[in-house]
Amino acid sequence: MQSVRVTKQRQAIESVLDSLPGFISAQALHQHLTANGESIGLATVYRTLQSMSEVNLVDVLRDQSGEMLFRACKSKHHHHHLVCRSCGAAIELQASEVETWAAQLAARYGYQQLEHEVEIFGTCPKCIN
Amino acid sequence: MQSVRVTKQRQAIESVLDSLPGFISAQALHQHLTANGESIGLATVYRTLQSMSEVNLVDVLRDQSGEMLFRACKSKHHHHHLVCRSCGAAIELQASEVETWAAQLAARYGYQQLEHEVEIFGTCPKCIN
DNA sequence: CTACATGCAAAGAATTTGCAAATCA
DNA sequence: TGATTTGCAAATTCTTTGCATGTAG
Repeated sequence: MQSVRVTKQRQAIESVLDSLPGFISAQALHQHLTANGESIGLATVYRTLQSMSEVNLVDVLRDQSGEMLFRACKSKHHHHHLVCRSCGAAIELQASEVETWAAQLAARYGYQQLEHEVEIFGTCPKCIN
Repeated sequence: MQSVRVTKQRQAIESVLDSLPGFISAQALHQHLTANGESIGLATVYRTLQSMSEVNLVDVLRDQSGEMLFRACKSKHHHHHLVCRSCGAAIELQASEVETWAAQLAARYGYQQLEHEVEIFGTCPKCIN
């Protein structure tokens, strides 16, 4: 039988994710944890984030360098993000227009099993100053 | 003075890219070349693709594993793609609706220096069979 | 000629994995 | 106790770089 154990490490990870407004990389999350006195291995951070993403507890996306970014998932529905390149703050976007647009293209070109990725990166008001 | 030299390797790369309908990874492109008897180093493939992308001779995107994919760029304008997950075939999409949508969000949330990434992945008609 | 390109190997960086030791339930 | 989880280090991948050598112009 498979179950998820509530370990100190996992709690620490969830705690940090919940306190953050936006996306963070596994590496940065690990640094954040160790900097605050937590004893945790980088591999554990990766493994925990992966398991959390598998059950949709976190959103995952990749920045332009290909690095994975994670964020506590607020809504269970399909959505996209407006992400600050500087601080990682993210706004969830529900965009039925985009969904419709993608679906129409699917039909027009005969593509199936569609999946789309829409992320908008920019600099948020706070980071502009 | 800086100029781009027309070397055998570069020609080989351009030739392959031009013959392909879709995206290909640097690694796969290198394999393709060596398999066809070309003598070329992987580093050269990477360097050439990078220089080509800097002047927009190729489109670049990342697949879900974070690997970079390249494709001969047909149109000089900003656009997105409908990419086949299986064969890499890509259809260029001009989507003013999406551009508008992104711009409106920029304004609404005060984000600046926006950049968006919109890629649709699916299985093309040929690969469905 | 000579500035740029290439090849190779080494370096980097992010992520994953093997395995023994630690630990939640 | 017994199945998971952790830590560490080693292994994987993709990509970049250093440097001596090759070559297009």
